[in-house]
Amino acid sequence: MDVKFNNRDPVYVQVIRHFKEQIAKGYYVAGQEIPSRRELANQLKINPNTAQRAYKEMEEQQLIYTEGNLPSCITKDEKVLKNVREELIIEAVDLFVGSIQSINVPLSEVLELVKKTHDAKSGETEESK
Amino acid sequence: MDVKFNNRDPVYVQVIRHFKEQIAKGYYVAGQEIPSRRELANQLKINPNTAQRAYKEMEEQQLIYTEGNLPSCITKDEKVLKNVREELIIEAVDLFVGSIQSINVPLSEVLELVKKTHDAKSGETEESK
DNA sequence: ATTTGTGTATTAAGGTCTTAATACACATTA
DNA sequence: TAATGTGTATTAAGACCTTAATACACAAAT
Repeated sequence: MDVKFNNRDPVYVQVIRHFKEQIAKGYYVAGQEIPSRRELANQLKINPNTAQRAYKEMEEQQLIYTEGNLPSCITKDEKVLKNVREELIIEAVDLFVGSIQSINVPLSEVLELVKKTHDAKSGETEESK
Repeated sequence: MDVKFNNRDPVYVQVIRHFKEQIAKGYYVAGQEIPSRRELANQLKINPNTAQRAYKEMEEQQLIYTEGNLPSCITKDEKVLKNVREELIIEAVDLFVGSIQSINVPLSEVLELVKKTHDAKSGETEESK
């Protein structure tokens, strides 16, 4: 468990995104326990309060749930879980298309670059095996 | 001149991005005058200090220049201007590819969605003519 | 000369984000 | 019973962003 933080977005937002990515990849399944606030804070080297803030919002988004003072768990609502992946994809596509169109670049002109970049980055991750 | 602001990024950052998009689209050319700090603030309904902050950073990035107390102008360095467009494109592509890969979605699986979204959004802008 | 419009600078206040230091209730474990 | 680990909550401080209210030097226009 390690997360690469950027300096633009609030840490608690990036933590939420991290969990969404894990869910989208199937690394977290329905009902699975997640680290405690304090443990997550240790792992990511952030403040426990920031971890708590992320968890609190994930709870409001129905992504996780907490019963009493047991460790929080990933939601058992499969519909919600499936939605996470789809929303991340739609978000990425919308952002990309919006960026390209805001500078009047024809899609056909960048598709090749997308493929090239994708292959190059895939190469990177393969090499680290 | 109108800019759609989001609530995530600092306003001065979004202002800089707006100018970069205008340059990338060729709406601003080398040496062209840009609105004064106060005028821009009026147009975008932001604080003059925020406009000043954006201009100050664009100056540090060599995007604009100011002589004495004349209105600031777009840089005459064509190399810088050309770079703006390329960097915006690379940034958009990298962000998109990174997002897709962080959730293990094969590129082939989203290319169709990209095209569909692109066409749909083009339709929107066409209709507003 | 006065007014207006540049760029530039300073100070103050309020909001958000983050860290920090605690505190409490509850359940499990030693 | 005492210690530990949960979730939850409060208060305080500092950093950054934004707005606000001014102020000053300079140049052009009236």
